[in-house]
Amino acid sequence: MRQFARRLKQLRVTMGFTQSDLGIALGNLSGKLFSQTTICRFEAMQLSYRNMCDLKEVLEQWMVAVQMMDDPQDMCRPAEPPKVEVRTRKRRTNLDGASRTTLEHYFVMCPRPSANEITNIAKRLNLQRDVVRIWFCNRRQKGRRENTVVEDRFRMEQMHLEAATPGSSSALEQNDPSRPTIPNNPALYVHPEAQSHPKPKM
DNA sequence: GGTATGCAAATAAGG
DNA sequence: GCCTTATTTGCATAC
Repeated sequence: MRQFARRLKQLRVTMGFTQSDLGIALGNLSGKLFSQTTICRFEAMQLSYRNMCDLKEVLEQWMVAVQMMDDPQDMCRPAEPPKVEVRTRKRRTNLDGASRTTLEHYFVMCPRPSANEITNIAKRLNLQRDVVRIWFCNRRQKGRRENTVVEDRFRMEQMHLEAATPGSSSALEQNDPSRPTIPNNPALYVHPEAQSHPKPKM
């Protein structure tokens, strides 16, 4: 795979393609467009092995095709007429700062809004309902990830303490106000700020 | 202008 | 239809 990535980059540069050009060329070739970022990560082998294997198939096609063309640059011009379904993945929504802040505020109040609440929030922010629903899913996922990191750190600290004071049960198990209190069920986790904010009107 | 990277939006799969 | 978890992918921006 390393060799393939190296060969790909070599051919790309030789043919005068930028990473963006190659992403577009793949779109024209296979109907699936890729960003400069993805090409960059492929060349740097910063993708999962499985992901690399999937992309390698399309890239192999490009390598064959580009060497047979009279004018390879044709491949990175928008297809005329454009291929049907050039982009199957939904364009990434760029939430503005205000929407993000408001969503964060709602999340603090209620990390699991009901279907109706999601619809209302979407209307209020003038966003697609699915964008809001996915935002909450991703936000909960982020929260769980962060909690895992905190829990791991806490567990490590506890192990160090226990190793340093043999025989005594961990001091942290006593009423230590500085001890983080993270419930096992992330859904029960309430952000400390939640107590100081009034619930936004739906 | 081209490339590298952090963060997070979107998707897939299984429940 | 919605959830979670894992993964893929791209926007924005730094280099």
